[in-house]
Amino acid sequence: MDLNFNNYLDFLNIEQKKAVENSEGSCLVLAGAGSGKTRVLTFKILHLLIQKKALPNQILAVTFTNKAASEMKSRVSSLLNQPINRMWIGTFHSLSAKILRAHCELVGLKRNFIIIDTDDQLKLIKQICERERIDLKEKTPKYYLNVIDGLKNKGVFANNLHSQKYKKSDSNVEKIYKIYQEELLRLNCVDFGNLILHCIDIFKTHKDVCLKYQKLFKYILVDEYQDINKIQQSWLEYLYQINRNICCVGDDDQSIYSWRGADVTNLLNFEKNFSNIKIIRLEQNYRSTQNILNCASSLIQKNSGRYGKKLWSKNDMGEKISITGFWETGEESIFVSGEIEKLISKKIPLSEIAILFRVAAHTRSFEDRFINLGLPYKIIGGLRFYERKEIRDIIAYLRLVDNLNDDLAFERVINVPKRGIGKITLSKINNISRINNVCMFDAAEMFIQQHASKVKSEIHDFIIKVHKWNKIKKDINHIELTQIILEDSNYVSYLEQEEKNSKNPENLNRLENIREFIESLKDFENLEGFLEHVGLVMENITNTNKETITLMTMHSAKGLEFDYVFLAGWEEGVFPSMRSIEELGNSGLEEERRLAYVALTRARKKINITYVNQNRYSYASHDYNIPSRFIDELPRNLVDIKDSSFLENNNFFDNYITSQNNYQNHLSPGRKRLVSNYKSSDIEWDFNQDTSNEENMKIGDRVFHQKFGYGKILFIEGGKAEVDFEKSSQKQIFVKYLKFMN
DNA sequence: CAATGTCAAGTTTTT
DNA sequence: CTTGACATTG
Repeated sequence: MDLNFNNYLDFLNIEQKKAVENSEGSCLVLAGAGSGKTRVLTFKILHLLIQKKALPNQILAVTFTNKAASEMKSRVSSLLNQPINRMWIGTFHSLSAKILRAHCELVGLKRNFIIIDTDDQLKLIKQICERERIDLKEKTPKYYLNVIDGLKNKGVFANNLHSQKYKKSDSNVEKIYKIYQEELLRLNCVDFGNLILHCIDIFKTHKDVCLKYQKLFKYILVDEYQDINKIQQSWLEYLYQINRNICCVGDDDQSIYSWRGADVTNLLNFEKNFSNIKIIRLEQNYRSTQNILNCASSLIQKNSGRYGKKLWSKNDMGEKISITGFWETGEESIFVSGEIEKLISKKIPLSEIAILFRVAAHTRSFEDRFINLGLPYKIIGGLRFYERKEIRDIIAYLRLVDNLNDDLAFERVINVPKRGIGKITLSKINNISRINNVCMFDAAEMFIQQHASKVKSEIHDFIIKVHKWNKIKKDINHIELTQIILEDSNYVSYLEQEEKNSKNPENLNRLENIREFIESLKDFENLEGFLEHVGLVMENITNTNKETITLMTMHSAKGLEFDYVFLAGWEEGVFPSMRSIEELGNSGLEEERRLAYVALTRARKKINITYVNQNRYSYASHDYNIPSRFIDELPRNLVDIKDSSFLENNNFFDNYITSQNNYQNHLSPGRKRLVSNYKSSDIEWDFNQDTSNEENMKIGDRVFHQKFGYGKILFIEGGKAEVDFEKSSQKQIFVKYLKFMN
């Protein structure tokens, strides 16, 4: 049966149908994981349109992430079989930005205001503290930023801080918050919190504007309602007032953003905040196997203070959850990549495989491994693409060219690549800018008129170039403009230089990232469109349609689903995170447990949990952790503990790697690809001619290499050995001659 | 006054 | 292992 505009309701179960049809008044849908909550939302939009209850632009659909928003857009548009562009679908932040763009003058912003990220926020706060002589030894800029963000999440404005009870925190907070807001305004930019706060301000003080939107939005839909914070709640309440139709979908068990001000009490107080309410529960799970579901349910039952619901499913029992422990992180990734190779041989598409982490930094060993094997992967979250240094640099160039008043961008690029313009010169320019009330770019021009030294000719050159780019930007498209800037500014050659000087493998990707950046520009019509996008979407560019394995944090996995899910790093201290327990005690632990619940319920078919018992390499030291308590909390009969050999002997890896059986895993297709791809230039040749010859080499031997130190042989092919070096960041290298230790 | 080198400190989770 | 603050050099 094909779905059409007459029969779409038949594609829903009774409860889902109720939720979709119940369009008037306030409706709270308590939707368990995998119970079709996105389906309800998209069908509801469809329903409203088909029943002609609303025009496309009269529906406001708020999601939590950009990913969820674009997912919803594409689902709705494929249901309607036409593109949707008039609908208000987006995150709180992007929708607020849209509203704010239209009325920015009401809060003292210019139309082309910039949305700044955490980095710029910190820089600003630091500047302010230095100027105000506030000691940063005791409390860091980060601390102040956290406090200010926290206040913004609660809806506390800088000017009514003193009338509130929030004053107690720190006498400096009030001062910094106030100046910080003034600075944002002066620089014509906003931070994330401001997007929403400014909207509230406009709604409060300009009844006409508020009324316009209240009338416009006949129906409001909210996704992930459990993660809404106070300011977002009041944003909704403003817009709700006239038509009073709102439908919120959420799951209290999946509330994992309390550290960002998310407040489940919004969900519990639904009746108080909205009128004419109805509560609908979706409890049938369509996603996971019974085993997965039972594990997840029994885990979450350890939490107190839940709404409580009984998830059930008609799906198969499915496989048990596998749990495997390892000696160190390298083995964890070897094991997982091996399991993935098995899945690949069963023709499982890579897009159905995901690895979830508690900490974004732990993707590292997996990345190394996948690069070695030639397995395509993508990382979502973590070090976000737009936060990479080189990308931020180019964006700053573009921002400056687009708008010469952008002081933050100016400061970022004036000395990158190095032009001999340092701190002192910069602060002089800054002074000129303040005294004359002009932007720093103009101040720099005044500066070189006053000073005639030869170093200042660099500034002159810079100014000429920026003027030139600024001039040609009308005549050429933004992609050509970017390329010209990269050339003229010597940025590319600067990166090439950096690349040569540094052994850090991250630098090798910089030029590649630049290329990817230029590629991503093609998705936008013009520079302004791109800059708006960059401000809002702090996500990786994932427009490559290539099939890849997905690596991401559990937080960013919320709302997604995969057939096969690997959950890495289930160790006490890592997950549950030590810090969250230290800071928040039991409520912190419960939030971590909800996070585990979210992670488990991402999987449709099979879950592999791994943990690293020894040698979790965090920064300077090796951590020794016991397996996560969450592993214990899973029902014993539903899990399959594959190997606990670490209990008896600490040499699990040695056994793993030398046993012929497991070694076969190493000859996976990816591995063969790797070996054949190695060019002879990649191979180290020159050392220790006097050592044993290759015939003596065998897997697992401990070896020594002049340059890289001690290591273990992983693999031998054609007289070359692949070695896992203990100290080197470049983990595996093919070497010809090695010195054997025993 | 900027560039370069040395030493200590610090890392959850995201719009 | 990285980043940032400070001292030294050029």
